[in-house]
Amino acid sequence: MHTGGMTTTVTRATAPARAVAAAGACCTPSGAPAMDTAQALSLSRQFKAIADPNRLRLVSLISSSAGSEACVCDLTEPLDLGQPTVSHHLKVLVDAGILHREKRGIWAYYSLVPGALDALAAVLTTTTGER
Amino acid sequence: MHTGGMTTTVTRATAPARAVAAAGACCTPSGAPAMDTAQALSLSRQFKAIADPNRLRLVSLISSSAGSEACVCDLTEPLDLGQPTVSHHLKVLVDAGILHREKRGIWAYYSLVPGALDALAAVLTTTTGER
DNA sequence: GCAATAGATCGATCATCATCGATCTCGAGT
DNA sequence: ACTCGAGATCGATGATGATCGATCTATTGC
Repeated sequence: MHTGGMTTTVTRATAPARAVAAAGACCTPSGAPAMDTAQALSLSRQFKAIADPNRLRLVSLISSSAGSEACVCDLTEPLDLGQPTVSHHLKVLVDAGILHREKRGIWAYYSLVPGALDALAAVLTTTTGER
Repeated sequence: MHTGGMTTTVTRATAPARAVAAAGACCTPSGAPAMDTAQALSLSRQFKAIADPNRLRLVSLISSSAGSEACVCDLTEPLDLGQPTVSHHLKVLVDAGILHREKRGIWAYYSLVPGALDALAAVLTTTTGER
């Protein structure tokens, strides 16, 4: 709360330069519902998953691999990270629903979950375009 | 390096189930350049900016405001955060090039930078779609 | 000039995270 | 059964980040 709550006698309705209704604050009080807390938290989890340079490169490496899949041994060297670290990053991406893990024999193959990144991209474009 | 380096006598070329060339590792050695470190770091900075539930709500609140802009006093209450915290989050979004700050009189108005989120979204869809 | 207010900045604190070495598990070949 | 290698899991640690209270700055009105 800025002051002690809008005390009917709007003290700062004189300056705003823009047309402000008597009961309003400096601009718009609260129009559309926008985004609720739960939705924001869920989305932030997915964005956090890709908001890491090494994980971005992991996703890029996997998507540019033959068949859009790659095993851990191919991802450790180009990232210049230890095997446990790469394994950790991959787990984060799998937990976020961005990558899919499939173990074939000794090797673990990772691939992109088909619509995952597109869904995230849609959130951004929707936020921008829609009013 | 998985073993002691590919010692010409490929020790694990017997199992992979998939056709593996003699000189190759378990799957594909290194095909496309994918994404370099600098690019990944730059993108991760922008993704980090929106990878926070409160900042996601801030962007959503601003884009759903009249004229797609809002001042700090309108953003503090719906987020249930202190004024310094909201100011900090807004600064993070401005530094990431996602929001634009304009001070008019006493109030500071924040608005979306036109193509910022679309550019981020394009990265995701490009990564997914392209091979 | 002075008081009041919007908002930014400053430190401090607590939580989350990225990375690593060591260890554990599981499948394959001998 | 034994061995070996791929990769996951387990603490530990150092770094980054979110939040807040207190303070500072700048602008408006008196």
